[in-house]
Amino acid sequence: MCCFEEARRLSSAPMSVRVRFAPSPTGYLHIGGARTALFNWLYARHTGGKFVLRIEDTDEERNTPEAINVILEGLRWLGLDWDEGPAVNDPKGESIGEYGPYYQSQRADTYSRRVDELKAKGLVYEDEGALRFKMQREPITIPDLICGDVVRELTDREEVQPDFVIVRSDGKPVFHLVNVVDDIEMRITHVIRGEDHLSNTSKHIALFRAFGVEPPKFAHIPLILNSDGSKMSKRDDGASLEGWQKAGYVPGAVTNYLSLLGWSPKDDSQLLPMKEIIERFDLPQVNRANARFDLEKLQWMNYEHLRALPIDQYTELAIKAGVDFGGASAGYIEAALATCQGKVKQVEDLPEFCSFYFTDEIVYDQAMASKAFAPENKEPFIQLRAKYGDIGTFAPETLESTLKALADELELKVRNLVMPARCACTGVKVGPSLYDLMAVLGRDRVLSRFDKALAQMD
RNA sequence: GGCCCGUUCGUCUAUCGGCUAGGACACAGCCCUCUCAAGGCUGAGAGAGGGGUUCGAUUCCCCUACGGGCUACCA
Repeated sequence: MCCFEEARRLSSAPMSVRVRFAPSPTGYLHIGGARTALFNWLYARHTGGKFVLRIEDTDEERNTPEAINVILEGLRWLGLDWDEGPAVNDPKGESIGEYGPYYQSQRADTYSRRVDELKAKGLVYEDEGALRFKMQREPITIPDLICGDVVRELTDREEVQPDFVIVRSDGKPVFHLVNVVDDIEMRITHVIRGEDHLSNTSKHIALFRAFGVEPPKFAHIPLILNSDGSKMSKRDDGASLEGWQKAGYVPGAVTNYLSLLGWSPKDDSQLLPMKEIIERFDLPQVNRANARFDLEKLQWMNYEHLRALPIDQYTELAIKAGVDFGGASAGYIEAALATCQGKVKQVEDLPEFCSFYFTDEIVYDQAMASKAFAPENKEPFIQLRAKYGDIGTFAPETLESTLKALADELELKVRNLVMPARCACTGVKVGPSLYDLMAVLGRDRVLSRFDKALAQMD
């Protein structure tokens, strides 16, 4: 009741904000696009406004149900739910909201009606079969919530021909026209988009005015670049959201990371739950400089979110990552995974990391085994086995105190008992805490693995 | 070429003219420790360059350089 309402009260937004994300179904969701969607969504949620999803599927070749699904599923995965927009990945299908259809391929009538309107006003003329809009010759000031007032002078080409095409000679309306028309029809109040659209905004403002409509507020956000500063394109690492979905990243980590690219909570906060980002997000805190994509920081952030995940969600990720549970019980699986959760940086590494829990075919790492199973470790290890056969409860604390007491008694370093035990149980050097892992495995498995290892030590 | 935006540690960023320039990732060292992590401590590391304005500029203005965007009957 404090922060959220305070934030809303202080927000620069007027009542009933309506923002939109308008991607084109190219077959993948670009990370920059995902961030644009996120900022729009955050602004809507922060102000209590509406987030509209509009699909700009004017390129019929690429307009496939699969390509549309990539966008819808990507947004759903990120948790960016839309208040209005498509309900299904079929342009002719159902939609949510009263300003649909939300697929541009279904809005041809609207566009031609709007073109007629401009014609009636005498603001359009034909040129080689195409229709040109009579653009004003004076510079246009673009009031931008992030960049300030930007005065767009005419370029040298525009000095020669300032009028731009709004309908191609094949009858198709161009991006600038449909974009403005849809924003008018859908009552968009704030256009939050990439800075790559800033220069062309003068065209859009002129169009809004031509329709007799007050232009929406504009907020052009900085672009996301590759780590070397070059423009991020389709094939670059991390450019496609799908890659992260498949790699088992935590959606909350991705949105957390993305939110910090170009926006800052202005204090030293790094790890933020979505609820808090919504409360604190606002346009004035967005910076103007482009940001480079830093995979290492994303990975760190993902790890931080990963280890904080409730165990049931963690288990789901483990399943998706392809962990073979070998028919283990749910309780055993959760207990096993809980010991791995704080250790594994990436879900992709989990199947290998936890495999010893779910098979008795332990493959010893040779380097590890030659040290751990050294002849001088055999006698102590036999004694450890005996102790573990006798102790009452097979719990981490007992296992630890028993092992340490024995090491003390034999005047050995703890590692001289730990190493053979770890190698016997897991076969490898790295893994969960030895005592935790033995407790999960249980006495029977541990003792039989000890015996197998002892057989190797002759 | 023209137009527009930008420029603080390698990266993301904090600084509403007073800075011994703070934090995070990554990196290095130490501590802790059953491995790996985590955690703690420490270290190295920055306001593109040049002019102004000012008692004082990272912060304001101009120029240059560099980066990015736009300049289509692409979106």
